[in-house]
Amino acid sequence: MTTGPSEEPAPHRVRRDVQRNLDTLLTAAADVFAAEGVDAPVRRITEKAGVGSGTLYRHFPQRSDLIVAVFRREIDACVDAATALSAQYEPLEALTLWLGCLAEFFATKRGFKTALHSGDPAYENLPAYFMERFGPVVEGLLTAADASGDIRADITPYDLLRTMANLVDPEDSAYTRHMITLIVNGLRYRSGS
Amino acid sequence: MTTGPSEEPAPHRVRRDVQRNLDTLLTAAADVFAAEGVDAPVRRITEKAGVGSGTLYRHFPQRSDLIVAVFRREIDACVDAATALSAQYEPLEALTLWLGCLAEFFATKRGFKTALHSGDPAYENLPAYFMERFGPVVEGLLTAADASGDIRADITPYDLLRTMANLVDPEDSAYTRHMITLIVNGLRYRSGS
Amino acid sequence: MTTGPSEEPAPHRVRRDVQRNLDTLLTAAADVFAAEGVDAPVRRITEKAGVGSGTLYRHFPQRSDLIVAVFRREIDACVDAATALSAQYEPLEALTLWLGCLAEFFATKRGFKTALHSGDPAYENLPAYFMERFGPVVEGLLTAADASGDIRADITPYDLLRTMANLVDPEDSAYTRHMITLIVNGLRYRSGS
Amino acid sequence: MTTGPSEEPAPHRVRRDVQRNLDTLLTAAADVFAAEGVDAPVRRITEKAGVGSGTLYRHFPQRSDLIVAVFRREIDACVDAATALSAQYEPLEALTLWLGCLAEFFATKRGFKTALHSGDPAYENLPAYFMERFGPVVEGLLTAADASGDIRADITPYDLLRTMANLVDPEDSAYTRHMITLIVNGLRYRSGS
DNA sequence: AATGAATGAGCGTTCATTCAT
DNA sequence: CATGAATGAACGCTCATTCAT
Repeated sequence: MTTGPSEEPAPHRVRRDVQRNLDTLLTAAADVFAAEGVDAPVRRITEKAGVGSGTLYRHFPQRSDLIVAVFRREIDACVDAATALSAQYEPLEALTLWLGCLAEFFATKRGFKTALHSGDPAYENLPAYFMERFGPVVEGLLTAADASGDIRADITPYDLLRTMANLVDPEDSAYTRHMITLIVNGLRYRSGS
Repeated sequence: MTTGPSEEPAPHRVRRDVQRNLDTLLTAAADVFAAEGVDAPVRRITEKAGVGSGTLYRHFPQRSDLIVAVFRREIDACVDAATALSAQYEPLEALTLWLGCLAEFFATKRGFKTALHSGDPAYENLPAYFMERFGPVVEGLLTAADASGDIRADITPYDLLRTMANLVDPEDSAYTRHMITLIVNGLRYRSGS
Repeated sequence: MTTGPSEEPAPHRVRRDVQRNLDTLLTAAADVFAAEGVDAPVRRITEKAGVGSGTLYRHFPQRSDLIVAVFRREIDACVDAATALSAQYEPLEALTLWLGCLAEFFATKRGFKTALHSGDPAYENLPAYFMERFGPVVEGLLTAADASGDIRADITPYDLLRTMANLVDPEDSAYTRHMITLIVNGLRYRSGS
Repeated sequence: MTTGPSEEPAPHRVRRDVQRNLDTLLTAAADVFAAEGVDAPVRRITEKAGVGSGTLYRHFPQRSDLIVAVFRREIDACVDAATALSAQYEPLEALTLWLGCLAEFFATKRGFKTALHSGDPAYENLPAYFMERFGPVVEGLLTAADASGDIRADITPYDLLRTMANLVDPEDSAYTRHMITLIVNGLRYRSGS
């Protein structure tokens, strides 16, 4: 029996099964939140994730911790998508497609705006995180499309984000897509003036 | 069994009492729903109305019955407001003011859209009622404003209603008013082209 | 159909079934507290009483409310017993028998002293109630026995109550009875000095 | 398979580590039990001991095993104290001081009496151990004090132990001390009769 | 027809205990 | 052997709904 360094357990590395559980939980929670809202019973989430309720509470002692984690995860995913889209598509196409991602984000976050306005201090960092992450992304996409001459980027990232938040109809993605087209066209038409 | 007037009140008198209870309940429910959402405890409503919970369940055997009744009542009130506004104001002004009423309706009916899409058969008639009642109103207001030359009514009532439903921000009435102005202006500008 | 005053329901009189439920609950709670202590599961009490848990919470919103009610009820019963014993027995006999009642009270109130010292404001009136009710009873019994020449009452009610509280062995009533005899004898012996 | 000293630690070394863990756990458990009672969460103990919960359950498969171990350990400590006190003090002083130790034992073992009478078979050997260990100690202290002429030892060890168990007030050590003095004086006064 | 007491399912949460690492 | 993540039964409590009065 030889004892090499590889046999020593790395105590501070996150155990792989733990990380898997965490991922499963976040995915399940995101699904349940999208389907039933953030007030859905905890049991629904744990059942979907196939874990005991204690596991959820170990990772997210407060319900708001879970909600925040889900939101951040989806915000991050949406941000990452922008990079991928920018690499694959022309600037205007990338912008349009990414607005579709953003619409998806809003459509599945029925409780997002309510949570933000709940006054619960657990959510107080969320709006800032939202703008910190999405602001530069929108800025980048607009600037790129402007540089390519496709649009005139005369809208602030903040205004574009807010407009998107308010036009999305979670029950009618066709409508939402139509509205996105309208907005992009609005930016494009102005580019010729 | 002798029946004297004092012992057996006239039937229409009884019905008036019942009607008063019903009104009180609907008003109380509307207030509570606006303040706490449609998931508020029943007890809150009965307390506000000053009746026992049995009375509520006599009139509305299912919770959804109460919710539907409140929604219909407020839809009706909103419809009635249109008539009053049309009588008092110029067509364009009437349209603008009425869109304000409609925004108020959406803002205080946080659970309305959720109820519509819940899939619960209890709510299946609600969308139809919504369009039956609001469709002609919007049609009338648009037509009148078009006839007066103030706008070109090139939007369907359905699209205008849906747009209103999606743009309302219950937490920010200033934003909502701003958006209403934008829409009306959009219709107006086109009228000159 | 004649309507006399006897047919009018008395709205402010406690309904009989309600009172019965309350009694059942208090009795069940007293039994459970005696057997398992005041930290016993609520369910145990409601099962024993044959009522739903909501009924318990309606009458005793806080657990401490139930505990206090049980204690007061048993204090009252113990106080009432003194009157009955004084009427039936000679003073010294009445005193001895009543100390037996008191011992029973302490024996079945395992959580009593703990509750008193818990610092929970819900219990802050309990010690005062205890002394208010028991103080005069002990005083009366001692005075009567002193007046009859059976004992010399040279112990304060407070001291006698405290001694009783501390000598009771809930698991061994024979021992407790023996100790009561010792105390009474102690008072008696002195009466001859 | 080669066995070098560095790869296979000497067995008694391992056992020393284990023993240290066991001591740490017992000490932590005793502290927690004294502060929060024997129903305190296991987690509190493992945190205080700085070990994982698995370690606790390896040594004490049942919760009652831990409780019993703590009780036995403290009984043993109390027994050992008697030896030390007898060596240092005159018999009567030693007895009085040791009764103080015993009172301390009862005061910090709030769950002890409950455990003894719980009917749980896990605790069935505890009363016997209690008497086996404490009986001779009390016997010895009483005999020594009797031999020195300080008291007349006309109380059985059993009765003295039971009296101590019942008079201790964990919330009022002054009262407890007072009662100990009374008892010892009681034994002393009789010595002159 | 009105009242409000009672029911009991269902939720959030804790924590003793097990078991993969 | 030690760790601490995971389990899941059990509890306190709420509240929609029913039903005796």
